[in-house]
Amino acid sequence: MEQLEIFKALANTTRLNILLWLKDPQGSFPGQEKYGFEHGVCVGQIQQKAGLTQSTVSEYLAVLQRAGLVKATRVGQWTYYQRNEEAFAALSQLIQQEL
Amino acid sequence: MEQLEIFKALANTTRLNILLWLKDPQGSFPGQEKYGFEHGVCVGQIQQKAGLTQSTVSEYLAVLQRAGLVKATRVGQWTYYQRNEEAFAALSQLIQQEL
DNA sequence: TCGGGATATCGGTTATTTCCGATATCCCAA
DNA sequence: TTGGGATATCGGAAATAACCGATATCCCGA
Repeated sequence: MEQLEIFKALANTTRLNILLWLKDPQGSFPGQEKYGFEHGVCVGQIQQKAGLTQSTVSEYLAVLQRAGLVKATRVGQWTYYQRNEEAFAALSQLIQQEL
Repeated sequence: MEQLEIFKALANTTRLNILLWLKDPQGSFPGQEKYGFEHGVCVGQIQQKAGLTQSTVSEYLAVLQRAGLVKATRVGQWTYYQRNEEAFAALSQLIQQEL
């Protein structure tokens, strides 16, 4: 969890939005109903909401994952993404203590 | 204090370092002794430590200031910069509550 | 085992960021 | 009032990021 990498990941409107949407999956992704929410939300749903191409959203999710801000779970042909709340808590701590 | 602007400001190694250095001005800027520390550290000291040109460092400090992370005080021909601790506290809060 | 759906990766174009040198401004002291 | 020191701003070259379309991979069901 490299701190520069985290801030770079957060320095983009779409990626920030994705993180906010994932905070309330049920509210933000009604289309996800049929897949369930237990592992998060799958890429297609996020792509649709972001209004960007599949490749871009996939890359953005990879950036967020490399920063440790989200976790991915592969189930069959779907990859579900969810927030990694520990990372946010750690970041909050880091800012008020070390930064 | 726009949150995207803050993360962009933090997404650069030199700017992160400047913030860390300003956390301990006495320890980080022995050359500042003769000017005193009450208003912060002046640009020349920061530039010297960063090892970048004067224009670049000046611009970086402006970025940090626009993000609200540092405060500037002009005294004579010097501009002193210091951290805005309220901004860090607010950012820490924002991350654990809204983000 | 083949076809199609979901996601990842690759290569490219354009926008943005990084960092520089040159120059402008602003302030003090002589 | 002018010269020089400190900082800010401007214009540009190079590196990086933001996206895209095309293609590859991976998985499932027929």
